[in-house]
Amino acid sequence: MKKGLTEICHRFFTNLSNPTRLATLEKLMEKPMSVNELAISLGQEQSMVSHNLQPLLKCNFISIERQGKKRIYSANQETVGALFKTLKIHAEKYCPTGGKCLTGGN
Amino acid sequence: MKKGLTEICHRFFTNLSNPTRLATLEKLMEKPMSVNELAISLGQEQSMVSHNLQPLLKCNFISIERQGKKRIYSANQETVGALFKTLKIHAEKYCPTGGKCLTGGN
DNA sequence: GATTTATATGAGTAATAATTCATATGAATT
DNA sequence: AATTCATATGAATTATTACTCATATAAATC
Repeated sequence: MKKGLTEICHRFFTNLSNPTRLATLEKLMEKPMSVNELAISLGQEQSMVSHNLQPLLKCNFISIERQGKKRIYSANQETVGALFKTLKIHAEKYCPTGGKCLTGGN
Repeated sequence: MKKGLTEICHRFFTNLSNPTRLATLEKLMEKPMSVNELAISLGQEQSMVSHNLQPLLKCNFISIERQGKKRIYSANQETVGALFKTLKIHAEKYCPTGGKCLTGGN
């Protein structure tokens, strides 16, 4: 496959193509949280949340700060905010059903 | 899994998490093209390109216009442009290696 | 320094998505 | 209406990614 933008894009967007990671980003956009807080608030296993935090971290969609035993993750407001905003505008403008075209099997 | 933004996001970003589709969008950002033109310029099979065009079309990342036998696809400049711009800024700002952190296995 | 709490990691399995090949559809031309 | 050109579709295979469970690491507290 091609080099260039495409290749860079690929990991970038692949990172976002997962419900757990997206829900994680959504939560972290509200406020920074520890892994356990995330796990509880997402209703997911700790290990799964942790697994999914790693690629987000590697791509700098999120950052980490240690507080004692806990590790507090924060969203990169700039990037994640911009992406969510683009998505929102797109959904409103190009999805007559208000996003249903993006979710269902139609 | 959660409803809401997360669910809408999922198809949106999953659509972008594929090298062929990304390369397709990159090409179509330059200029509208037929399926065959795309296939040639991407060095991919016609059927593969066609398969990958469908989800992009469904999510309105691209649009289609018939010209005789040909079907000319165009990128949604607004959305795709915004996404690529966000990616570019992110890569420059948060990837010290200029995007390598997004591409390699490090 | 042993224990507890918080998080990360590895390896195996399950689920999902991508690709390929063969073929169908459908418009234009003869 | 038969043929050609352009594209789409279906089904099977392959590849990729997600998830789970068990366990490792690591900091703080006792």
